[in-house]
Amino acid sequence: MSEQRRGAPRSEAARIAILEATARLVRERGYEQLSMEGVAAAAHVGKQTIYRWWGSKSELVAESMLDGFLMPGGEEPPNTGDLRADLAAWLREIFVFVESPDNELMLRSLVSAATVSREIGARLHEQLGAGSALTRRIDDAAATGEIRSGLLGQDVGELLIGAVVLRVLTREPTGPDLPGRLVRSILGDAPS
Amino acid sequence: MSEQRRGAPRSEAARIAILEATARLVRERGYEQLSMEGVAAAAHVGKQTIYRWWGSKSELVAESMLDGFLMPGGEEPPNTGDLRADLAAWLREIFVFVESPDNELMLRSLVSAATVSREIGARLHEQLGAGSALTRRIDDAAATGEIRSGLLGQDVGELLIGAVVLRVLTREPTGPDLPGRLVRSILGDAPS
Amino acid sequence: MSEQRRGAPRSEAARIAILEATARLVRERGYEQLSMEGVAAAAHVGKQTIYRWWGSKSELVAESMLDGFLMPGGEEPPNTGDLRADLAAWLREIFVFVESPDNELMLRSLVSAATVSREIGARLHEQLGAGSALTRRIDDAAATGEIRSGLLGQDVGELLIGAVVLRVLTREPTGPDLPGRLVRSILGDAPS
Amino acid sequence: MSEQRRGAPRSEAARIAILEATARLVRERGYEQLSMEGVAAAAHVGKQTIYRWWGSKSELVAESMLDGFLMPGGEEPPNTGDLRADLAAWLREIFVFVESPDNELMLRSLVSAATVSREIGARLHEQLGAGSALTRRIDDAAATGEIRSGLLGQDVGELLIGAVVLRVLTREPTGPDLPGRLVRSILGDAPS
DNA sequence: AGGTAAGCGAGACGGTACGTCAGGTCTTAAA
DNA sequence: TTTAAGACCTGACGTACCGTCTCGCTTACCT
Repeated sequence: MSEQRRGAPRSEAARIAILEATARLVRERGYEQLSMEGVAAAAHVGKQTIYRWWGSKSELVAESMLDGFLMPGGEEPPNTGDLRADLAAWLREIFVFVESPDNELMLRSLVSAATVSREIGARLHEQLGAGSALTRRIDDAAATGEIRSGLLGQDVGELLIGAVVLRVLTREPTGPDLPGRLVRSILGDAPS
Repeated sequence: MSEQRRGAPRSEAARIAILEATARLVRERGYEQLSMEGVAAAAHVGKQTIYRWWGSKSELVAESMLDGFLMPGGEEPPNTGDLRADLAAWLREIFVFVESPDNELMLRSLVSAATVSREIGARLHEQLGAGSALTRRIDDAAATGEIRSGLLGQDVGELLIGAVVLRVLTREPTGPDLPGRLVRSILGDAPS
Repeated sequence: MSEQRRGAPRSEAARIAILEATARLVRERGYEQLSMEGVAAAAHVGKQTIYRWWGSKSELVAESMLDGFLMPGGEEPPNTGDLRADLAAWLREIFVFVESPDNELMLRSLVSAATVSREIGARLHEQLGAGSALTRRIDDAAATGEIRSGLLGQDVGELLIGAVVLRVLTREPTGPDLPGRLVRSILGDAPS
Repeated sequence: MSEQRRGAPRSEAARIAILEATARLVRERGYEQLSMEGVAAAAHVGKQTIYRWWGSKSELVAESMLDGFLMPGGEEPPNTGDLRADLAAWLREIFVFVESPDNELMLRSLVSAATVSREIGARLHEQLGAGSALTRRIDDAAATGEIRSGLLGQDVGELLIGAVVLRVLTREPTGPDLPGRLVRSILGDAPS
């Protein structure tokens, strides 16, 4: 027989209030400045209610991220048939997002959180897009011969996303032609 | 005319003790768990002596890193004449270093510190090798036609180092052929 | 016309389990360290079941005491015909009880509880014996001329019990002749 | 040589602010409702500054009491030459003080504190007057034959103070003739 | 027999306070 | 004037209980 649960069930309202407050505070103040007390106060919740369900700040941030409270879903690259152009456009969009002062703090917070929690690391990876769509798009192009064979979508994705993460960390401005250069650095020029 | 200083000069012994203690504690406990009180105690130094010369934890860690207390100098890639092999060997060495449990904590600490301090970000970048040797090595190869023209050493370096940083964050195991795959993903196979 | 009750009646088993757990925990840990959660857990009872019937810790302790779970009934003084000897013997017995390390904590707990709850104060008074037997015994002796007239049993009882309570608070050791001295301080020596 | 002290010395201002805040809060809210956080806030002091010098609430209250922040010094009984009248007057004054609603809470707090801390118990004893003046006054009277010999000032003092403490606990009103009755219960009527 | 109240064990909830750790500033005496 | 020591105020930590509030169940009276 199933373990009989007793007592009041978990409050969904509290759960959501906590995750939302977490997301808001990470965006506003950053991961390091996020305090459990601050979250509890902002969510009008007792501290114990947080600690009952999440063991640490990093777990909390991880779930807030997973549930989409913290980051918009990983954007898929467009598909116009021209992979080089599509990847460059996608990268450009990401760099714009990354370099916006509104998102700077949040992104560095996520990286910081990833250094603390293995789970966040994995999540960050997926969320940034290496997960599926990007990988598939590249593998398809390799299959149709649009790009040279032997390229794995996963490897290419990792190189590109790595470059993005590196920019988040070094805070160096990117310049408008970087996306194109990076893509061409890997895929070469389009065959004429 | 010279600015005449009076009183006791800055104690070099204290300065070094502080930087060494910082490096040791970052390695042992990680950036987040590093406390200024802990550094002061470990270095047998008053807290004020730290705050007099460094304004924050991140400044302290940055200087500790810069002075070579925290990280071994960025390894230069070997030069056997075969760029692809050299880069792969260099990457392999880095991945071994990165995946060693002894260095894991320290590396994540550095990334974490970089999210806090712009200065550390820049330094981390240089230290990882994008600085000079790697870039030059690739540019030379492009000039001699060993690899296709149009590749900038800086871009290639950024892609490779980005992949390394990403692995530090995601903590996924690399596998022995990853370095080769990454290098070939960018440079393609050697011309026959 | 009788107030007809519906629903399940109060559980006697729960009531007794709660009072016994309360008594045990007061003895073991003292009034201050007694927690409602502790009582609920020890009695295998929901917290609400306690709060349904008792409004506060002090009420709970008061009833536990009244029902004899907490204190042995107030001892009556013996009656050998010699009031002075009887009172001294009775006091001696009480001092032994009071100074026993087993009872120390519980007695101080009762005093502490009395400071919180008027009801416990009254109960403690009765329980210590001022209630009836002691008073009557002294009044009888005054009536028969064994002791000087004008003495009220109640006043004498209060003086003696006050001395006991004072010892509970000050924790000073009593010495074997204190009971006799206190009794003689009030009643004087027996007429020859 | 003497252990050389270094670092800033203890702040007298903080010490006094803490003891005064403690005294005020005990008077206003009672011992049970006194919180260390409340004291820290009222004294504009960090909690650690309290915990650095006092280990617990009871220690803090004890010192506040000892330093006279909490209770007025034990009143000495008057000396008109008539011991019975003097003691009765002194008791009457004490009962007035004890039964004043302004002091009720504070006195029960002291008793409560005494149940927690042996030190406070001893202090309460002295402070209530058993210490010296009362004892001496009675002993003198016994020496001059004003009262029957064989009476120890200490015993008589304990009986009287015990009666006072008992009243504090039971909260029963005293009535105007109680002081006289208690004194006569011990000392008998004055010889004509 | 079915409906309707309670009572029950369990436990989640919003809170308050705990006692500790660390942050960054200030104050000493010694060097 | 710098140093080691360390007291100070502040703020956050993670825990223990408070008293209230659901839950799903059981018990017993009342149609």
